[in-house]
Amino acid sequence: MPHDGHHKCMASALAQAEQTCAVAGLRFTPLRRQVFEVIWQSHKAMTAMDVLSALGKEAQPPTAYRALGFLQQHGLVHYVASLNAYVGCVCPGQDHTGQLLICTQCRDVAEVDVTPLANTLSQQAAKQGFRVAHNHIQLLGTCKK
Amino acid sequence: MPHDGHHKCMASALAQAEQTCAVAGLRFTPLRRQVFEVIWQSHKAMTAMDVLSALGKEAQPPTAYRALGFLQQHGLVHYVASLNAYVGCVCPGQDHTGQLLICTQCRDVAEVDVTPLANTLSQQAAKQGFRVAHNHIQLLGTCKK
DNA sequence: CCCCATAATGTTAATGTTTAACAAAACCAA
DNA sequence: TTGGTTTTGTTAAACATTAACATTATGGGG
Repeated sequence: MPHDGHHKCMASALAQAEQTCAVAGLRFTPLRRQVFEVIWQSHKAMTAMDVLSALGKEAQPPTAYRALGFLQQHGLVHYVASLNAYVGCVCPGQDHTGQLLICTQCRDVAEVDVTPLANTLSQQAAKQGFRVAHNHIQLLGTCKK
Repeated sequence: MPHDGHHKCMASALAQAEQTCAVAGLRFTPLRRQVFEVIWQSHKAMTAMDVLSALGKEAQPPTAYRALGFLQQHGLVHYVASLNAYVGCVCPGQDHTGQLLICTQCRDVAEVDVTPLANTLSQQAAKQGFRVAHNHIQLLGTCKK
């Protein structure tokens, strides 16, 4: 369910995506844009199949998977492994990977800033000779509703 | 690859599992025990299919899935969503859910204690009306090797 | 000890998800 | 334009998970 300011968030995300692609010389094609919009319109985690059916029943799986792969690869959407689904709207700008609150009831996704904690984690991991490339900090629970 | 003291860890885990099941009135059947051992012997994340083939080629998928479901449900193994795999050997006793270091190269799994951080996270989430039921803190990266 | 209700496992097959492979179309640079 | 590259369409395979039901084991009450 879109939050307050969702439209702005969405528009901002689109602008951000276009910007990112332009800078990196990537092609933000109509299809990719469409998938991007589908993801961001819904404020929830969407599986590849959700996206696929949102594209209409004439679309085939690779269409969804490829677009999602592209978007994920360039940080335009995030993959939520525990739900096997994708989310947008972590409000663009910085890397929010994994700093998500996921409602197991309604699949709504919120966010929380845990950047300092992530650093602490990396340090602790480093003590054990572990080099962190990516952190999945995902809290599962229930939202207000 | 088993770490130092792996056998002790393994034995301890088995004892712990038996204890847990006994207390809760659950049946730690031969099959479940076998799957449990398979998981804990390998010090790596194992998919359901890995487990299945470790059971021998006469075994069928439901056998693996059911046993894994049981073990996971009672906290005897942990499910690592980002790898779609299961791990044991986070050394029994307390709940270690999600406090894992996962090597994307060799699928080895280590652990780190982040209990205090988890509390901080829950508090921050609570500010947004979010009630944390489960946290997935999983760091992906590379281990010493 | 036997019988019954329940739980666990075996077995077969369907379903669902993801990827491979290749053809067709769009794009961009020279 | 032309040729090489990237993207998309399409088909089908590969892989992963679950459903459904038969069979077997288990443990408690008679």
